[in-house]
Amino acid sequence: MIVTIKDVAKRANVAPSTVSRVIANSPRISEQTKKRVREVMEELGYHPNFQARSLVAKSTQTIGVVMPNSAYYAFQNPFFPEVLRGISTSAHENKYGIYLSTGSDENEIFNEVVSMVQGRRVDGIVLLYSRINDKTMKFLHDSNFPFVVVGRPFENEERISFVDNDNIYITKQVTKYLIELGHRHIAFVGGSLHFVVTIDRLNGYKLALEEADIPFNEEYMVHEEYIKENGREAIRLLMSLDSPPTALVTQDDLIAYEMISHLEDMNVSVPNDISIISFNNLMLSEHSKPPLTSVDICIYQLGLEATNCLIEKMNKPDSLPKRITIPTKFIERKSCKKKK
Amino acid sequence: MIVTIKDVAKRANVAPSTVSRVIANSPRISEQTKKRVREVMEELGYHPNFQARSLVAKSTQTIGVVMPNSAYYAFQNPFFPEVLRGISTSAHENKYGIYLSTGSDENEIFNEVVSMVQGRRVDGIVLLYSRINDKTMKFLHDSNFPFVVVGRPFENEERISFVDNDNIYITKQVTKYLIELGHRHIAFVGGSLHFVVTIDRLNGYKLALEEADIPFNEEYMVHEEYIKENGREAIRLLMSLDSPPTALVTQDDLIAYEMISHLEDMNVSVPNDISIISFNNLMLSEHSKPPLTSVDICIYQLGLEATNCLIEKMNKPDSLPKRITIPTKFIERKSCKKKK
DNA sequence: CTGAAAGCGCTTACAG
DNA sequence: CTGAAAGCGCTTACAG
Repeated sequence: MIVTIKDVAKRANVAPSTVSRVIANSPRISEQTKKRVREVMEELGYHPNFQARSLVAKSTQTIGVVMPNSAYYAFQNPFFPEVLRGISTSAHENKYGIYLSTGSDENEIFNEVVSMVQGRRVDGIVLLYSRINDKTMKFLHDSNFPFVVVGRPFENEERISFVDNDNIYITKQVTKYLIELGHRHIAFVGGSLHFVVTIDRLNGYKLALEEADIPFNEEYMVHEEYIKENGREAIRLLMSLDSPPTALVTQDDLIAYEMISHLEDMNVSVPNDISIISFNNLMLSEHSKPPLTSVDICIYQLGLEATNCLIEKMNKPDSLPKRITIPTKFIERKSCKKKK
Repeated sequence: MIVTIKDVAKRANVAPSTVSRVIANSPRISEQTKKRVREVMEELGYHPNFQARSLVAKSTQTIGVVMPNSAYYAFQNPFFPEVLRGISTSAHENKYGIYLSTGSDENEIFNEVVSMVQGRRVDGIVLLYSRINDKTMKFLHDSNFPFVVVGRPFENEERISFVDNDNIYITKQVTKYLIELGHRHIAFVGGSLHFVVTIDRLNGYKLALEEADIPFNEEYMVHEEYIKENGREAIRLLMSLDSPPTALVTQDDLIAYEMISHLEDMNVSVPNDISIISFNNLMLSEHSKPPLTSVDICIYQLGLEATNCLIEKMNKPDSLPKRITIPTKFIERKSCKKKK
């Protein structure tokens, strides 16, 4: 029922190897033969079997995309569809397919990646997160498999290709912006410290405080885990400190929305009573009330460049690791105000 | 460098076929042999080659997910990450992988699907849209390949498995709700008439008007294409009609946000001057100003059930086509008001 | 309970 | 310019 290369060969009166060469458009086959074979392929509706071709060619023309904590949770965060847009564009342009991980915890993801790599299911991998002491990244690095990280690797930074924003710098700038508006009580909200992105942003935040001679206050750090558990309580506690913050640096717009909504319930107005600045510049940030001041980290570009870089690496396995920094844009809207 | 079944066989002093049987956990192999072979597999870090296995087993354990108009655009609409969440969950539970389409126009998608099917790259397909006269769906149907549609097929409805909401009914209800609030000038905004979902919703809308003896007014139909081109102008035109609408049924929350934002610029207040009701109940609908009255169409469920259904179909190719209707929830918030 | 052999559908030296 | 043969890494009748 399925037509194979042999069927085409028989019908066109050539050997299977000739058909194969026509598919590959080998210059060693005469135009006449090519034409005839192509006509037969068309006539029979022939399409090369992907598995057979991959098996012998040792290439799948497929990129594996690995998300943290399963697609299930990941897709709740608009970051991931947006990087995927970038990845998809580059993959499509370069005629690669996309294979998506679905593992739902660290171990599952690790096992998935191992079998993708060892089982040669994909030619390369885009890792969409960077976690501290991540065995998946370590495995990829140790097995010398082509991969690119979106985010800064925690270890072996100079030996791994990655695409990232300069999170330390931009968070420093953003915190400085708040300081220049007169704020001295600035909290840092959200982000799990297991991820390098949080560590970097926290460091940028600290650097700005340091430069302004503002002491770092442990109470001003609200952890992701706590927010997830009870966001309302987290912000209530923060606001009931002896000297509550007058400004917030939040890890992403999603958390910012949540905070704004809880603050409203507490009759704390943004930006009149408290300023908020965040990251990612999601589509809705423009339409929210108040419109969010946010850093556009160019998520689409992160995905696009990561994939371009990966494809380059797959073509030249011996090329040196590459670090690509995607510039960001500070989008000033209405969620920050001079301190009264 | 890559360890194959032969390496394991040699090291374990058995035949490759025995190793293969151990992988498949065949009951015909002694526990003792299994143990030994498994130890060797562990020791050598053996993982079966995916392509080789698929080639002979004629199964890839992979589901193809086909989006309309490329992942590039699709991921701008929160609908798609959310269905993907559902798909991913079911796929993962059933140990299937996900292969994502990336084609950027109708023809590319069609060719992609043909080569997925003929090239046996996937075992089944979830089609994430239903368009009128769609050659991709026709091809899938004609080739008798396992597939499930999210949405109602335009043709061959009783011969194709699909998962959908009852769009006619719910849109009728929603329109009735507006009518009961006293509105008689109700516009229908957005949605391309090439998609069956729009046709169904439009019909539901018309049914409600009919029942209330309100004539259908062509001027009250604002097409998707026009909104995309110039949303501001579209709503301006609508509001400058002799009798402008006092209520809007919009195709999805995204369009509703856009409309609200333009209306605001025109000093038209929602819901005081105009009521808006929409579909999808995106995460942000709750936090928008005003909070949107919307129909929760349970996008996640659509993806989950579609995939479950597909997997069932792949296991029993001769099972009858199935139609699954996902119930919806009407979420009343603050974007609708009694007509003054 | 295990092995030798054939074969899945391709590609690619090798030969002519 | 084209073909016959070997082989990619598996699985699965068939035989014992």
